[in-house]
Amino acid sequence: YCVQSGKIKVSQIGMDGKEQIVHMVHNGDIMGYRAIFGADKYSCSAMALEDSIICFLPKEPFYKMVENNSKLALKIAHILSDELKEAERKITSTAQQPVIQRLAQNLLILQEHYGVEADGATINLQIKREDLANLVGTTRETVTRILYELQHQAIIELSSKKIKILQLDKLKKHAHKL
Amino acid sequence: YCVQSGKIKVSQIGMDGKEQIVHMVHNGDIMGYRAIFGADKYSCSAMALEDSIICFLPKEPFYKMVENNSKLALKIAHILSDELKEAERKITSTAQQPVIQRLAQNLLILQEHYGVEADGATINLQIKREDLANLVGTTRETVTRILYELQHQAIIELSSKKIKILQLDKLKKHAHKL
DNA sequence: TTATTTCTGTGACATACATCACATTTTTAT
DNA sequence: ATAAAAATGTGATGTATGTCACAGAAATAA
Repeated sequence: YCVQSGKIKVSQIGMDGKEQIVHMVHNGDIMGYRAIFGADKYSCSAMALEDSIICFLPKEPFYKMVENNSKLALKIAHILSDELKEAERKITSTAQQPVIQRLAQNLLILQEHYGVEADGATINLQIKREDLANLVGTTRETVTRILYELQHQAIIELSSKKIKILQLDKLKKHAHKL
Repeated sequence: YCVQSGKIKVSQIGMDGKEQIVHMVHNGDIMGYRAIFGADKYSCSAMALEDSIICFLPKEPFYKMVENNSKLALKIAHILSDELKEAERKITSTAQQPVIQRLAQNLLILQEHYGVEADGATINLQIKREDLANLVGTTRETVTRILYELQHQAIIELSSKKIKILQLDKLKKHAHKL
């Protein structure tokens, strides 16, 4: 699949039925190629966070195409490498860092990934607390509390499902990226 | 790099200096290709857990080779896909499951990966508690305690750095794989 | 062997975070 | 506009697991 427009979450369901978002996709990204190249069946579910336009490439012709075009194959390897790097970073941070740090990091990633609105500070994405929790690897309640804590420190401003970053530097400090 | 023999841990260092093992490598596996295909510099460190024989392929000729051989490129994509799948599974379990479950899962993985000794039950790997902790994403002390708990339940048997699996089914139950 | 370093076991303790439960608000449907 | 459903906020509480500190064992060096 290849995403024309919109925002999509790719998630796995843990054994206890809890969702874990492993990847966020948007314009120009491609997804689903793992299932094509991977050995055994790989199940992730993808769900649009907002109306999106996706175009679908059937497996066989795509595979053939890659087979006959080593440049394209290299490109795929390249993308997979980058995603793997991201995934490994996520393993490390999930295992080692407290929620506030991970949340701050994810807010920065979302901002970078999806950009900001006209005001130059509001992250261009509507996301539910629960999805944010599943992305960060925590619970809805904890996200709520930490988000309010950050708002209280005047680092962000919340308005329903939008998040505005007031002090990027302080947010980066929380993410330990400064 | 391509591993002839031995066992190698691939790890990242978290911001607090703590190690996280993201991948375990052994005979026949290849490693380091991420650095070749990935965009920006990717730093992981690799360390042998026992004496190992590694063979090195210089970047340029390897890249050239892949460029001219789409079968090979596909193979690489294949391997990367599998590793990505593993990594994403690890994100989910790290985020959601308690240590005992993750530890049990990792013991099963190590057993499958490295095989068993002549007795058909002892995992063919010497690993320090600390490395096990860094693999599972917990602390040395917690690993010690849980390992002893499993031994107390007669599920495993410990002898210095070796682990013998006495009751595979019960271990799988702990890993929620049964 | 003895000395030194690296691992490991174990208790006491602190705490970040999950869980539960319910009130309130926001969104969606009718 | 009204009702129903979904999402959110908030307090109280429990617990898994991290942290610290030190003793004992094992491995390594001399």
